[in-house]
Amino acid sequence: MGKGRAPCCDKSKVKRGPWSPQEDLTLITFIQKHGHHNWRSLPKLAGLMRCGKSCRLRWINYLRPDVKRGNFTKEEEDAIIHFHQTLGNKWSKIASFLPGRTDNEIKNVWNTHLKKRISPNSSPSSSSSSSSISCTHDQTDHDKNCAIVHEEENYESRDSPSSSHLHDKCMDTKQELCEEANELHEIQLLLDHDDSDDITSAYLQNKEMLFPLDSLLHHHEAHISTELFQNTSEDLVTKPQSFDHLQPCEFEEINGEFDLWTQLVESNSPVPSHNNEEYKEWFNFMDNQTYLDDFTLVGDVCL
DNA sequence: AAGGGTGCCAACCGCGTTTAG
DNA sequence: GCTAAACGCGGTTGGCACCCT
Repeated sequence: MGKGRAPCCDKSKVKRGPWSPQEDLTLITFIQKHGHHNWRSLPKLAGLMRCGKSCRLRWINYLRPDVKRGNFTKEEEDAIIHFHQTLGNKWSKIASFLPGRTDNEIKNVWNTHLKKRISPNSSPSSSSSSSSISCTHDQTDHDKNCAIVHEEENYESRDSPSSSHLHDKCMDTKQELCEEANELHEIQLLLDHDDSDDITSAYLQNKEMLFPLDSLLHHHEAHISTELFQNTSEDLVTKPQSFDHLQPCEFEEINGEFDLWTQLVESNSPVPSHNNEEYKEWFNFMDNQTYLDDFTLVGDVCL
C-alpha cells in the first residue's frame, strides 16, 4: 500500500450532500434492526449509497432519538462558554455535559454566536483552551476530569469578564463550585466508563436493556439542570414525542419537503415521560413507515 | 423587486487514536 | 510489536435563507 491513508470509500460510488427522508428512514430502520456495529459496512448492508462515515454523522447529529433540536437556551450557551474555557475545542467533551446536544451543533453555536459574544478582544477558540488555564493546568499530563475539578475550584478567582458573568449567572459560593465540580467529575467518570455516545446502540443491541444509561442521563440531566442551570429540567432532552396523532403514511409535505423530524419527533405533543414504551413505539412507528421493512438478501448485500 | 452580502448549519475532509489480526 | 482498518474528533466548506441596500 502506498503512502498516506486510503480513502474511506470510493467517492465515485457514494452519494453525497443532503440526506433524503427515504435515506433517513433506511438508516433508522437498519440501525433499529441491526445496530451499528460496523459503520463501514453499514451502508452496504442497509442498501445506502453512502459512506459509512456519512451514515455515522447523520445518525449522531440528526437521527438519534435522543438528539435535542432547536435553539440553545441561555443556560446552555453559558455552559458552553464556561466549558470551553475549561476544555478548549473539545467539542465532544463539552457535548457530554449537554445532554441531547451534539458536538457538531455546539461547535457551530460557538463559532457563530458565542465566540463573538465572549469578547472581540480575547483570543479566539482555536488558540487551544484558554491561556488562563493552560498556564496552571497541564491537561496533557493530567486526567482532564481532574482539570475540570481544578478549573471549577479556581473558577471564582479568575477575573475575565466572561468568567465573572458566568460566575454571577450560575454560581453563588465557592462551596457550590466545589460541589458542582465534584458532581461534574462524577458524571464525567460515568460517561467515560459507559459509552454514552452509544446509548441507542446499546439499546438496539440488547433489547432487554432499554436505554441502560437512561438513569445516568437522568442523573446527569438532573445535576446540570437543577444545580448548574435552573428551570430547564423539562426540556433539556427532546426525546421522541408521542405521535399517536400521526397515523402511518400520514407524512405531510411542508414547504415542498418532508420534514421527518418536525412531523415525527418534534411535534407539539406534550413532553413524554422517559419510559421505554415510547421508544419502542417510536421505533415501531418508523418501522411501519419504511419501505424497507424487511431486508431482502441479494448475494451478500441487503437491498 | 432584484442583487449582493452575511449568517447559519449540515455535511465533508483529513488526521489522530484505537482496535483487530 | 507491527500494520492496516476502523472509528472518532475537530476544522472547514458548500449551499441555503435571510437581510440590507
